[in-house]
Amino acid sequence: MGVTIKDVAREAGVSIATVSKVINGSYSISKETIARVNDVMKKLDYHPNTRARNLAQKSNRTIVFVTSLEKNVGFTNPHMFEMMCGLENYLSKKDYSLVLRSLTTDEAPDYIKETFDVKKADGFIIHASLLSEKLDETISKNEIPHLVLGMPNFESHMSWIDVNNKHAGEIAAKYLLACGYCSLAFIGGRPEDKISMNRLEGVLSMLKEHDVVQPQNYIKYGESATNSGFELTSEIIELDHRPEAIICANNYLAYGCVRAIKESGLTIPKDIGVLTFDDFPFSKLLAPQLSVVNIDVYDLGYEAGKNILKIVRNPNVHIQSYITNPNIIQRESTVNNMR
Amino acid sequence: MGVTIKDVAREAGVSIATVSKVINGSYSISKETIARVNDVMKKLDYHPNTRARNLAQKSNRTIVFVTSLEKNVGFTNPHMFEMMCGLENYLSKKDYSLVLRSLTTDEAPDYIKETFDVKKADGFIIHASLLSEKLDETISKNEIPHLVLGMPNFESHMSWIDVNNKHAGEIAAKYLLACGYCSLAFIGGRPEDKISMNRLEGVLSMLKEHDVVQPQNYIKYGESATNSGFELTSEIIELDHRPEAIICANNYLAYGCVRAIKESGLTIPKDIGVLTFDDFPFSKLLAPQLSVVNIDVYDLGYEAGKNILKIVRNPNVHIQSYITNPNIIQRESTVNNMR
DNA sequence: CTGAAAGCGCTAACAT
DNA sequence: ATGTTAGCGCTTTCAG
Repeated sequence: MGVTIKDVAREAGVSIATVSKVINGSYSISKETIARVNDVMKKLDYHPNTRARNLAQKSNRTIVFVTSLEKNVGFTNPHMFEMMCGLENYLSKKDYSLVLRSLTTDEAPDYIKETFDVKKADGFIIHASLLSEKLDETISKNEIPHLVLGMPNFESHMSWIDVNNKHAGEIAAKYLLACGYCSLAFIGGRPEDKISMNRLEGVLSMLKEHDVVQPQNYIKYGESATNSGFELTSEIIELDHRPEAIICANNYLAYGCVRAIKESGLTIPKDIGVLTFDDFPFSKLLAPQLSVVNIDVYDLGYEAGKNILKIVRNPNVHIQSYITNPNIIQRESTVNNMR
Repeated sequence: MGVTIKDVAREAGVSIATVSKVINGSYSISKETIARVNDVMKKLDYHPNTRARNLAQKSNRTIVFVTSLEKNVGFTNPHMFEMMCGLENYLSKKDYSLVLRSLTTDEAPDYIKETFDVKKADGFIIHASLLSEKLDETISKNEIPHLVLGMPNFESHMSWIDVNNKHAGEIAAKYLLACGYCSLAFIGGRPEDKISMNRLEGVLSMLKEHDVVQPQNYIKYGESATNSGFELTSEIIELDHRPEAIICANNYLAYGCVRAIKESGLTIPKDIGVLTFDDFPFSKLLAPQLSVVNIDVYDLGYEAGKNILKIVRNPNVHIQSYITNPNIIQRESTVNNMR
């Protein structure tokens, strides 16, 4: 069973080296030979054995995406899968395989080193949730081709790409100001929540740029949860001078925010505008439908694919950069009051 | 660079066959030799080359999950990723790699055949969305180890496992009857929507079992979309004798259903109960929080892992079966009126 | 433009 | 219990 390169060579009356060359598109083979060998390959239904090629070529054109896949992550973190899809799309286009592996933060360093040592993969895309200083050390010491999806929150020489959340925050504030909302509140997660904080940072920087002074009590921190969004929003709308719009650091907060406003009797978007980040499909199901600053995480995954292949080809490449095209999706929770 | 089995053999003063045997846990090696070889392997930081092993063993312990990964699928189909996670969990436990590959229905047959022919993978998990008669033919003719996730909707000898939606429908009706809701309506997707229809089938069969007669106008078909859910529900609650509870074939319908009921002035769950299928995290964000018949799709993926490995080991095994553990999650949209 | 031959690193009969 | 050796199927110098 199994027709091999030898069979093809014999049948075509050439050496296996020649067959190999036509398979791999060498220029040094005559057109006639190429045609003949191709015919024979088709006739014999020959398919080069990937396992043998991998051994000979010292590569298996495989990237593994390591992340943490607890139960329900499909529901709680759709963005991760969206990135994964972008990644898959690019890699398969380049004839690379994407393998998916779930790991805990503790397991990550040893698993990655081992997997690389045994030559199961050419490189790794590492989800930021798996980061640790130990991992950083392991990766660096062993010169493992890698790319982190998300910026490390510690000094690191790992390669990474990430969404520019600060920029997204700027976009949010800029858009709201352009709509005519002159004062903006922000409700965010805990101060340790980097994404939330970066978005806030962007908002504040844009506000400053437009010379709007920001009262301290227009900024609230809580949990990334609906009830927290409800409470923080309640505090804000009870203020003497309440803001004209509220920016929510994420969707969970936003759902609570909307509920609080509705229950208070105020109307969205006339009395108060609401803007959040990341477009969940459910944003469209809410009443009112939420306007959002959308971030193309599929594209982030796609870029990750491009970059990891660069790194695999040239281990000296070092990448640390923000990649984003945030765009505003205006729906019902904001209006342009200026026209 | 790269320490090989030869280096280990030389250093340990044995043959490479012996080293190979200790790597693969052969019983016929003395304890002393095993210990010595292990020491040397550690000392030399030796790691067996997977690519060489794959070639020699004629296997690369790899399963590929083929499905369709258009943009936004992370948001629109979290269930698929949940299955994928279960699958990954089982496969990695058995030291198999899971590769992810996006395909269109048209591409599937050739890609799968080619991938199998070139020996990139040992088997395939195929998402039902990729099914076609041509695929069926390709798979069968070439005896490709496979397992479809979802029942084919045509006569097929492929292996598959699926959620038992009829059973889920039975559970739904049984639960509602037990709560004291004596008459049940059902709003579903189009008649072509097999999932919806199977759930309805289960509902009806359970109703019959309890000798409750089901008026035709208690059953409505529409689109799997909120506005459709809204309309169908409106029709139902305007009926002279409206049902005591409504079963929605899926969450999209359910959101519209809830809105229609609320706008009509009726209260959930007192005036009318609402039950749907599949627990989306957003079911908890709605007011009222939705009671659901939950289906463990993670587990379905896990079972798929078990079964594809059986099939890979023994190509003669043929599997066509329903796998489910639906369970009720009671929240606010239903009450037990019986106690 | 083509071929001979030496790997790639490991496994698995078959001997001993 | 251990070693010899023939593969596994392809790539890649190096000659010619």
